[in-house]
Amino acid sequence: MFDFDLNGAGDDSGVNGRQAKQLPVRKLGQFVALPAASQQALEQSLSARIVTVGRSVPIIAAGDAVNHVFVMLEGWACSARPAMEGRPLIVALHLPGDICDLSALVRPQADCSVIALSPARVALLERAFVSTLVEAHPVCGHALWWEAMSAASIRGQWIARLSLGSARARMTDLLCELAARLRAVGLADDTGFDLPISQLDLGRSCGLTPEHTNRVLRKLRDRRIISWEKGHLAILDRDALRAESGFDPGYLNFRESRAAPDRSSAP
Amino acid sequence: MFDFDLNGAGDDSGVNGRQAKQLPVRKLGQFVALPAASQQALEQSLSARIVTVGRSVPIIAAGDAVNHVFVMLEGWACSARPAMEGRPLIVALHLPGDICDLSALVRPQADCSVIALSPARVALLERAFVSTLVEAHPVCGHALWWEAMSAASIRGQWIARLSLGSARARMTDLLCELAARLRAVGLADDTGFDLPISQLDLGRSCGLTPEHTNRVLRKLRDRRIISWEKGHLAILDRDALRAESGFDPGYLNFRESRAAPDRSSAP
DNA sequence: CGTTATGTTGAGCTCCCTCAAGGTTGGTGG
DNA sequence: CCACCAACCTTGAGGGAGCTCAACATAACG
Repeated sequence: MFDFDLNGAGDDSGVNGRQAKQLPVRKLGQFVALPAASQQALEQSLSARIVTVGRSVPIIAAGDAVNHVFVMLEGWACSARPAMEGRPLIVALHLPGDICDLSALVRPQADCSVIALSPARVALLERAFVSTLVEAHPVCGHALWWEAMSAASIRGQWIARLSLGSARARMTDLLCELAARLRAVGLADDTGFDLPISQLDLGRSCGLTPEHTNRVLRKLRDRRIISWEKGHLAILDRDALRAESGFDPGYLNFRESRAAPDRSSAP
Repeated sequence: MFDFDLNGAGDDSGVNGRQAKQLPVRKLGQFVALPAASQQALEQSLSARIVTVGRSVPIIAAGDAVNHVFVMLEGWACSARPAMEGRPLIVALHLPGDICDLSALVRPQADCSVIALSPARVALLERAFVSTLVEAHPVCGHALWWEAMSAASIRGQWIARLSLGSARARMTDLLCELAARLRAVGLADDTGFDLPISQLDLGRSCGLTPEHTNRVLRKLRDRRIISWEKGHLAILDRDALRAESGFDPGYLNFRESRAAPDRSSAP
């Protein structure tokens, strides 16, 4: 059925098998307070089926029949829409702890391809399984709404990012978003984070050509704002990075970034 | 509380007051089969509070506390994100029948402003009211998931639209999307639809400056692909319009653009 | 150790933005 | 009813950011 390796149920292989399964729990815990029992149920349900995929492997192809959602445990993936010309367009990045495509819960076929951008481990959650979980733990259903709305909010920011601004602003804004999202699951700190995808895919995520992506990044490195070696992005000047983009983490709606409500006014 | 006119409960004023309330019902019916009883309950709940707003009036400001969702009955609105420089960026267009921002169901404060782009009539649905409705009619809860996933899918297309393509492709793709969405609620046919917003806002919705928007639209008119007068957009050459953009309505997931209906269960 | 994908750098060009200046429309108040 | 104003629409000229094409360097990978 799958063109990638399928490990047995309850697989705890890979680096930190146990820990990886706590990432989604930790992330949903950013939205709603999850009782220990619900956390445990959630974590257990992630063990049912776990798959390992290599880089560039399509996890779902657009149009495929799907009856499960994917939860990222390790590695990065993207949602991509087929384009008229050239490679598919990236419309979302999925980081460890993210649920890939909640639409699979209601929609019989995928509207996006999901492709691994690095080697990845992914948990499969059957639709019926989710229903059972939510029935037993209604707070999980609430958490899933949060997850869905958070993803929608992120897509909103992607639209805003692409609508306006220079290539430099787009790139720095995206890097700030990634740092904030990874921080929420404990995979980033002020000094940086692991960035296991290619420059090419990072550029595609903010609508830039590979060549220009390179130029933009090189300038950021020359100015000692970031460095990027061996799959690790170091943030050398966090303030400068934010200043370039005007990044405001409010839209991510994590607890730590929901401090004071701002009262910005409309036109 | 509101800086716009608030009509009494059960208001049936405006043009076709009754018919307008059927638009959301008709739209949700595109996703799941709604029993007559659920349809009626839904339509009734839309009558609780109805407000009328003028063009450019902010319905919600980003950061506002919200405990209700808005349902468009007449007129158009947009979700906008504050930008560093210049006017806010449009991240979504809300057409009659749409639910403005489902995130209000879980999130205590709005992450986007919602602004009327034309005179509009909007129904307010209290969060508690929605809970009651969903409890009594679980299929409505399912329909809301569909609505949320449809909105997310549309945002995906917006990202793809902005990522690639010429200004002409962006504009024609957006026009195709609007036609398809309006058609789903019976407000468009092959000949065109009412387009009550300004050229400026239409351009902002696909990341173009007002001047260039004008040039793109003029070219489309010169080539007899569209005409746009008095708030009505006429589609003169539907095939050409689609060919420019490579539009594929699949992502909208309406029944008519889908192969087989499904009977999936909601979380 | 070849092969392929990715990273890097350069030159030229194009599409779209910027700035600028009318023209048109709709609404408001005298 | 008309003058006035504020949006919006329209059109032009010029410049620059980023795309395209092309070549090579480097790293990943069997």
